[in-house]
Amino acid sequence: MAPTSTAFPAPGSDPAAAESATTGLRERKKQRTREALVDAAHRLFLSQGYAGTTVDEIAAAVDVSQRTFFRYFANKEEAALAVMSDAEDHFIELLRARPAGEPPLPAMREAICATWRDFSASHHPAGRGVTAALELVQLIETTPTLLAAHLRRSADQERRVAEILAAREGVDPAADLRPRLLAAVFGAAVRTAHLAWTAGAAARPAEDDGPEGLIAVIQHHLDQLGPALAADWSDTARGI
Amino acid sequence: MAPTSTAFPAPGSDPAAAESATTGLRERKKQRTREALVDAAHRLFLSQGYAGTTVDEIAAAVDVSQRTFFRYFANKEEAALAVMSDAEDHFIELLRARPAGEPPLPAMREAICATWRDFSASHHPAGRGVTAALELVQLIETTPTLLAAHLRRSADQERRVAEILAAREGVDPAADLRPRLLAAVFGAAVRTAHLAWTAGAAARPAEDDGPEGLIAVIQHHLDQLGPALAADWSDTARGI
DNA sequence: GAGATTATGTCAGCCGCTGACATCAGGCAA
DNA sequence: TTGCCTGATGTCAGCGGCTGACATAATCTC
Repeated sequence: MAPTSTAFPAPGSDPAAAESATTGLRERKKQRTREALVDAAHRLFLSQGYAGTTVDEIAAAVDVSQRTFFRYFANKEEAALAVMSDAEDHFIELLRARPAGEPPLPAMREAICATWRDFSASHHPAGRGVTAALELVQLIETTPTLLAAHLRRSADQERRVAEILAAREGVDPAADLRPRLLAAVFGAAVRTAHLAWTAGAAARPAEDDGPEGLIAVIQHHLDQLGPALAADWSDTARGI
Repeated sequence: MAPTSTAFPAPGSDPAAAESATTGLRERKKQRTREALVDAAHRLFLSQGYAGTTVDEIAAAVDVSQRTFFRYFANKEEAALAVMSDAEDHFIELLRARPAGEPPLPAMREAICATWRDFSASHHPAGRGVTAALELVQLIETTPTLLAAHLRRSADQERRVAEILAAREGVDPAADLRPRLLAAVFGAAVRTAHLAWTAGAAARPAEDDGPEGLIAVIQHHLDQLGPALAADWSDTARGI
């Protein structure tokens, strides 16, 4: 079984049609099973909790054996984090597509915002995507096992990002610390933004106003990176 | 069974004597068992790998039942990360002790360097501490499960650090993003430094020259935080 | 339609981890 | 010293995540 193809489609395209044209029945079936498993897992995790859901339950919900589940996902976490994983792949693609002259941090900033915009537009119509993302991020942050797995994935992601940055800027990734550092710092800022977003979500109205709320939070965090590193934390030094 | 007391002692003090004076036989025995388990785990993990070592083996090496192991550690990872955990607690103490007027980033810088100096001075004589630390960090970085658990612990650590920073600087931790951001960025930089250190260790002579090598790597990474965030990555802009 | 591929089901089994209960050792007071 | 009380340990049974091996059934290729 080949590894699943990456990311979600660009908005406007029809993924199902494009897929069935290029691939056979076997591949389509596999894709459907995989999506069904992710869906069932997501639903069960949210209603019963992550630890309270057994792999057997997920498999049974899709009418598939437990062994089959583990042929699609290396472990229980992978099923929960599949959507995040797609988003990360999509971010990489968008970052690679940024214009060459753009400085590194702005390039990443644009890529992350576009990632969330594309995310909420695809897969789930009518903005359901952002609500689903919120639920998922909250699930991750409140489940130690999932948080651990997610952070480990993020570390891999940062390695990929560092390589792209080094190539973009034409520096030696072995000698120059800046690519790895910026990738790590960016990852830290985005994760902190996710935390703030999920924490604030309880206070906000429950309606889904698209990805702009989350994007604003991320932008705000990136803006505060400089002030946070500054020696002077008096309010006059902060960009308020 | 009460949670184990924190951190390693200040250099110069005699922990065993101080302990036996204040606590009874029961407590001392528990402490010895715990240390023996950590030691055995460390040794077995390094020789057979983490996944290749069962909890039964560790327990058997200390002549203790598997059930007892799980009364000391919530899971297998915790035994592997116990030393790191002590170091993190010690860092928190040192950060709390930094003078009030000091800016946040320098305070953290001094605290992390002192943490490693104290670490190599205590527990393991003649610099064995740093070699042990190197082996441990390498084990963590090369073992996905351990890396995940370690990163999760780091996230907790960052929350604690953010609270201390907010209190030090007298800002509102709920409204001001800087404490959480700086804690996260600092954590990211230190982890990146650890990675670079372990990667470079293969090329360096195997002799243990104390913690100064690692400390220099960390300092260098902290120095490069500003340049990494800068828009201009030309070498003239970098602080070489 | 026959044969090669590949996904799936079944089964057995290891290992991490936990609750329940019995047992034993250290702490404490009479 | 004796004897009770608290708490650490051992034993046992059992669940759930995860894997290898093999048989079966579905798709693909010609």
